[in-house]
Amino acid sequence: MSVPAGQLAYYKQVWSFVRQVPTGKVVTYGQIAQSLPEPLTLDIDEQALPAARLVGSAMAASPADVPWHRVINSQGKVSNRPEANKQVQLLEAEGLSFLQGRIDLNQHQWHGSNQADQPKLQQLF
DNA sequence: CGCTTGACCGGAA
DNA sequence: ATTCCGGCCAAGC
Repeated sequence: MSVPAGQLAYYKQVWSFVRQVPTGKVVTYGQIAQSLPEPLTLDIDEQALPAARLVGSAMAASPADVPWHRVINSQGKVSNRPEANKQVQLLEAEGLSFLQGRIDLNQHQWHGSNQADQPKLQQLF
């Protein structure tokens, strides 16, 4: 009881987060990992960086109702995978602009209800 | 049960 | 800018 398989619970959190991402916005694996409440088995304090890999694994098993294409890496580019090309097309279809093969995270990265994740950038001019 | 890979991240050379 | 390394967890063979 309590704390089932574990990873499955974490996966659900990831999917839930991705499902909240609106059209035309993107999120990074690290962002998700850091935005999630608690990685269960992970006793880390504030280091959710390695958890980003779990997010990738979770996305690998993400159901069809999850906009997986809105999840990109911290580099602002789509992950290296056969479907990456398709992901770019989907993002472009949502109105996203690719600059030199990468997206401007500062402008397109979606910030959930978690404002603690907001970048320190304030000068959009 | 043990080793290898993986839709990652950050830092250093 | 690119390339290499270490780190953490889970799934596959």
